Amino acid sequence: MPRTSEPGRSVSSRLLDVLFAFRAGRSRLTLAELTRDTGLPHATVRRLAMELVEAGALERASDGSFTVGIRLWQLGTLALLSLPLRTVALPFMDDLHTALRQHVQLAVLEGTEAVLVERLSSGRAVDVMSQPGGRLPLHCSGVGKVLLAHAGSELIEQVLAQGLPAYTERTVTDPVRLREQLDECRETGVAVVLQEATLGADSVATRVLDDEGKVVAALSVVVGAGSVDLRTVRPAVIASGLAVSRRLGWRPSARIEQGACSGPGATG
Amino acid sequence: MPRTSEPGRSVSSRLLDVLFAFRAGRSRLTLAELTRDTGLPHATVRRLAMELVEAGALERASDGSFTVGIRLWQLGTLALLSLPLRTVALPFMDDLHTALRQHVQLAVLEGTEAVLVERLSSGRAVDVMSQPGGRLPLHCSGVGKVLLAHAGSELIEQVLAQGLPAYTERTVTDPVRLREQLDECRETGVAVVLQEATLGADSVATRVLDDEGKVVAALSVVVGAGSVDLRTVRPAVIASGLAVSRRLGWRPSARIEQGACSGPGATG
DNA sequence: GGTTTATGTCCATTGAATGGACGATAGCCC
DNA sequence: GGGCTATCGTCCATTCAATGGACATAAACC
Repeated sequence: MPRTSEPGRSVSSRLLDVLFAFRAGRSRLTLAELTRDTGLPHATVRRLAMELVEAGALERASDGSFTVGIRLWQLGTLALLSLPLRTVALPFMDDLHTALRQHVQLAVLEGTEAVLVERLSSGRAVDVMSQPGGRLPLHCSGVGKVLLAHAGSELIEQVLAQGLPAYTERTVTDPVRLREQLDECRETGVAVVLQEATLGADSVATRVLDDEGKVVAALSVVVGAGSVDLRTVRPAVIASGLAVSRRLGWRPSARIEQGACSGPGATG
Repeated sequence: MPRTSEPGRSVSSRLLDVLFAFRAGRSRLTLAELTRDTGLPHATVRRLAMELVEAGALERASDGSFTVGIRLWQLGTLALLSLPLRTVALPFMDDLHTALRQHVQLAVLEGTEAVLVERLSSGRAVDVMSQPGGRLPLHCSGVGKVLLAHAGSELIEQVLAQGLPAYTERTVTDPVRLREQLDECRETGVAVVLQEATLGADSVATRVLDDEGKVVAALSVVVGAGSVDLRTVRPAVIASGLAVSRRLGWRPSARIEQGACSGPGATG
């Protein structure tokens, strides 16, 4: 007699569970791994995975392992097309990159993490900390702190409740200090982070606002720790952030929206 | 009494129909548009779309329209990570770009089209014909002809059966001539296309082979029509294609696989 | 050769998906 | 205002497709 596991779950949610089992570092999964990760019976996982393969959402290698399919990647690129933010920000990021010769990053809020939407690198053979599509913690990255500071108290509490893992010995793990920093960031619109996410990397981040004064993204410059006087970076980042915001329709006279979680990214 | 429309379709396939209704040029859809595009009852489409939104695969704007979500884009980026091809090819593409100062493109086969995986542009303000994630026709683009020529007769017949739409007045629409060109391409490994896909753009493309001698991608250089002597481009493209292939484990002694459709991309 | 693990297939059971019907709202034209 | 149409949202009785335990196979391991 089948039909045992918890009911109330829709087929769609199960299918999406299989799909989203793929993540950074786990981009190639066997059937057994998928079964473990989703917690679903292996017969179910197999059927769903095969349907995803048939549709081109997943691909199956000759060794039986599954990967995300090119077709799904294609579909994903549409997300950026319908994100005017990136198109608008790119030229300004380019200018900032030309002026400073440092990493320039653009990130948006997604659940309880920051997602790197675009990145311009300085040298050719620089350390690749994170690639577009990569995720950064909200509590200890430049872009993360900016996004968290303006995301509303609900998300802040959620992140604090999840705990503040120390990525380096310099990560701020004290909730009280983090709150202070977020308050300050909300005042100034800027977050300066010193080797909190990665040893040897400092970052200066600022908010990007849309025409409604909502924080839709964070723009940051990442430099080698101590290699550059951050006082020279800060004004440039602020000015570029304002330029992008202006181009998105924001005007200095407009109120900057605090409170409510911004955008559809704050679903999770 | 519900339950009317054609049975035999799985929920998953319907869900994926909704998902893949989003495509280039139709990246922002209303519920009514989704309903029309999928041909499903609107109650069904709505339920599926809302579940996709809940999972973060889609996002819903305040005006009610749906777009592909950042989360799905993130998932898509994993496809490139598990595609060693791109990582391997990039430095060689970079070299080719440095040497020629022209557009350099890398594409793979996906169904009956070529998908642009990576693109390096020459000038800054060049015409943006196609972006990564974009699709190119198999019968009249450089990368397309290369991929088609090596994809096996089954796909060739399918493409010919679909008809050969003229993208420009110079598009080869005669099946006989196209077959000749594909034969020649299979001989030489190179396809030269003169303003067939876009007026004013010529391209020289070559195949990229893996360790099994399978054609896994096509590499091309696109130049303004008549702006460059293609005889100077051709050897460079060939050499770079061979370099990438070599790096993928291919050796000149190896047989080049013809026949069978390459890779999992040839599902559709 | 016995045990474990990964993968693949079958099929009786049943609960989740279905979609027609109805309602609400907005835009449009006469 | 009134009629017409399009879009979006919700409800719920019906039923068919999803389910997953059971079994089979193959490979890896000790």
